[in-house]
Amino acid sequence: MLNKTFDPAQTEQRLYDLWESRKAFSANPQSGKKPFTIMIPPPNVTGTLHMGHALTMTLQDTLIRWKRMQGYDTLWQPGTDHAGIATQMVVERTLPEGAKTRQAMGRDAFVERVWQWKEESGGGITRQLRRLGASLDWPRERFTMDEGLSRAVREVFVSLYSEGLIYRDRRLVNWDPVFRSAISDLEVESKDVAGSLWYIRYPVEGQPGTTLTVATTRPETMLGDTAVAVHPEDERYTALIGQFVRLPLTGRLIPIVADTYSDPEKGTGAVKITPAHDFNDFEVGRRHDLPMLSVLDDRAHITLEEIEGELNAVDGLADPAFVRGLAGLSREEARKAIVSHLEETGWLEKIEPHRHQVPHADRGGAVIEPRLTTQWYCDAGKLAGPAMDAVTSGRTAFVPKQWENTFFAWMRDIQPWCISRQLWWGHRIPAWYGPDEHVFVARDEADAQAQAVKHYGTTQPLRQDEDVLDTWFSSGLWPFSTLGWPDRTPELERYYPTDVLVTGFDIIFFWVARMMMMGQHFMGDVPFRHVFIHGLVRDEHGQKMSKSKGNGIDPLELIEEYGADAMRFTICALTGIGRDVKLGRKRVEDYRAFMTKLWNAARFCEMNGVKPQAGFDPQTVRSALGRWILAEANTAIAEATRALESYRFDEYAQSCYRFVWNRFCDWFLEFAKPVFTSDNAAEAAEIRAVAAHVLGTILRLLQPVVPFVTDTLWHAFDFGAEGSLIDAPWPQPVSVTDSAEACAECDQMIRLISEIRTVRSEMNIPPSRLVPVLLKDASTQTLERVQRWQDSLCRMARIETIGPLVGDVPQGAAQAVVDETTAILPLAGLIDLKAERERLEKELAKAQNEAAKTEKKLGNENFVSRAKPEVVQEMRDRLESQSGECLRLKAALARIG
RNA sequence: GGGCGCAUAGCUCAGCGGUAGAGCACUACCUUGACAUGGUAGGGGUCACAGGUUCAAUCCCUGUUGCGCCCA
Repeated sequence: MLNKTFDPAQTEQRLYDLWESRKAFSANPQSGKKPFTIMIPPPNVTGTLHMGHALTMTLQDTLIRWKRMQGYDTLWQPGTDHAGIATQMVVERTLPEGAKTRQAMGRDAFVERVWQWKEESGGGITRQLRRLGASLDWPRERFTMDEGLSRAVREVFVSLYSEGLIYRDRRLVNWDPVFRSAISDLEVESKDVAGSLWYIRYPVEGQPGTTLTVATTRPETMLGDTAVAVHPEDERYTALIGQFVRLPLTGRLIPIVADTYSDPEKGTGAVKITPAHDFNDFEVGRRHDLPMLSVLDDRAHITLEEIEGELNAVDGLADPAFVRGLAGLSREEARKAIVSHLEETGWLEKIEPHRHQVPHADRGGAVIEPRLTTQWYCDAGKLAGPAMDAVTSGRTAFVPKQWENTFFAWMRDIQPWCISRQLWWGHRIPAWYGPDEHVFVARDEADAQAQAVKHYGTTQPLRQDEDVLDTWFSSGLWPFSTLGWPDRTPELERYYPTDVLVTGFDIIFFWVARMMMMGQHFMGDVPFRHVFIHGLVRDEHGQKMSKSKGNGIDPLELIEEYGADAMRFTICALTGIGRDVKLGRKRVEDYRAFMTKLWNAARFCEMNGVKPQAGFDPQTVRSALGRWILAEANTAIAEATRALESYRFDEYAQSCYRFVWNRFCDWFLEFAKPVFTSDNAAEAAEIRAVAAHVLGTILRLLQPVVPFVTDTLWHAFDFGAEGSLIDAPWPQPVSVTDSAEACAECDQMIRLISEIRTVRSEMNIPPSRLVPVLLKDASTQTLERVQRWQDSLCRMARIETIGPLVGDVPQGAAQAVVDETTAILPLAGLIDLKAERERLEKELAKAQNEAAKTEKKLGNENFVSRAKPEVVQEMRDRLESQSGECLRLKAALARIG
């Protein structure tokens, strides 16, 4: 006997352990089945499960469980990535108070420490994914720093280097002065900040008294100015082009150049150029062959190293002592000092408040400093072509298609990808330098040595590059490195290309694009055929969930409170195409009611002796009720399958919900009640068998999204052993004899009951009051049906007796029109005739209004001649039934008088 | 500034060239043989606005307004 309610807490852990121990999630390369593969977007090894994970993993699990039931050899590849910066930060924070810094520990000891941390505390998220019910193939779990994946990284690096697609270059990078590392353009977020525009006069050389005023948001960088740019067509400055100004503070002589970068509308139209500290200025510097002087060090403190030699003393303009005093000051301190000094010396013209964009690091939030450094770059432009072709040709398709534009837009002007990071945690760059800085890129040190010997003719000491690779460099290889590449493993042969990648749009550039570039280049084929892009999880008001707002919901809390199934179903139900998911506790609570409903329906079945029947053949079912619910189940199967095929998780959930609640529970089980207790043993047995069959269908339909409750019921009904539903076949429509006729019959009975219920309710007849129902003008067919269904009709519409009207219509009766017949409820004295008249008048008005619309359409010559014939016919049929209804309503009204 | 998306019931959202839908919320009634985490019935919409295409527009096209996101 099933408990009164389903208890997720008692079930989930045990069932999950059972699945896992039985290897129910395992792919089997030896099986003869067709493979179906999803690569998990590897969560950060330091991460904990948040709603975003819950969303994406629920969708992936639903797909993989569905495909598994469809008979595919499914591989859902699990794993985590090493998250260079994040992990290094986390571990640095665990270093003993005050005692040690990473630098004091030394690189080897620190990396050792990170590994130790990873073993002890890392990957907590994989335990949390189990709580969610995620059916990942755990024995195949990978980590981007595994030996195998690291080997893939080295292989790719060496290979791209030898093809000239990886190279070193000295150019501006986004520099995080707190981490003291280069970071990706994508990890930089521009923030609108209230700042100032400082107007500074630069005296024009050789024209005493003439100054050129530049406007700048960053006066401290003027130490590194190497030009002033004006627009070539800006008449105010035409005469000055080619002249020089003398830079205040340093006394350096710098040219006035003409460059369209300068915007005449902005500030004074003259802009100072600091090529080593601004991306736009860098380009101007390149165009005009300007020196590039860095004046900020790796912590964004003033350094005079590159300008020390050219400090001039110019009376009233430049004071080397002042400038030397700036050394070591932070950007902010230096700015203050410089501004106040310029003010004192009179070179500051004015200050205007000014809003502008300031780059900040996504992680950590530091103000980013563009910095001139030598880094390793990957020629993403070259790799982008084949990746774009794959999408153009449809070998990889985005769902929704919309996102392909986003992908193309970014790929078209992709920048060289800076892949080196000044961190210790990550894949160390496989490049070694000889005493003369000659670089040897190799798979390992021995190979580098061999190259060096060949190059130098003697053995020379080599030094490995200190930097590590961007984490995304290794994530980009994920779809094939996890399968064993560069070895040609059976897994690689079988599971690559994978079938679908499921992720959020925020990661298209970071990861999807990179996997596509790497996959095309190294595997010669796309990494996945579909990319399903889902929305973001937001709170119930549509606000982005964030720690600072405190509006985040912990999925583990939801699971504890409502069960994993309820949360998973809610996620599916809310995942429409191209929409964010607004999720609050209330929504989960609402859908938990559905879990309870399913449980109780099953419990009712159990109480009524419903058991799976071996050899049950749906085609032998005779009762209209049985054939109808089988036909409805067919519809639900078709809808659910179509929905999943097109990634319509909302429609999948809705189809199941509607079928279970509004068909199976509301009507089928209610109609079955009198059958179960009747003396017609044959019919009762048939309905029990049908109920069992349909319940089995329901459990299988729902398994992908709510695996725990469905398996529990599957086992309880002895459809199979505990934990076995996961491998049951996905339901197929069954053949139903004369389903149209059965559906018409049931549909009519449902409408009859609904109509009578409406009349009763509107006439305020209490449910306790059973009423006789007389059918006027009923066809033989209707009367036969009513006869057969009379137990259900009486029960469900609170009817005393039901049969044909003989003789005259009784006075003061309530009436309901259903098809050709009018149901008469003789309730003289009980009902308010005025109210009944008003009710009927309202219905008639509605019916007449509808009929008039149809009539008007049919009266339109153009419609009849130009519309599709079947539409015209449909309108004629509609008009006929509408006119009939009007007539009967009029007649009913006439009887009231 | 460029690009994209959205606008349908009080709320969250489906839908779609041919009779406007669901869930929740709301109102009334009901402890009827699984379920009050329930049942029954009901109210509630110029489908943002203005044009256009069409026999027919919530749906297609153009523009406007408002909101959101991405890029610069």
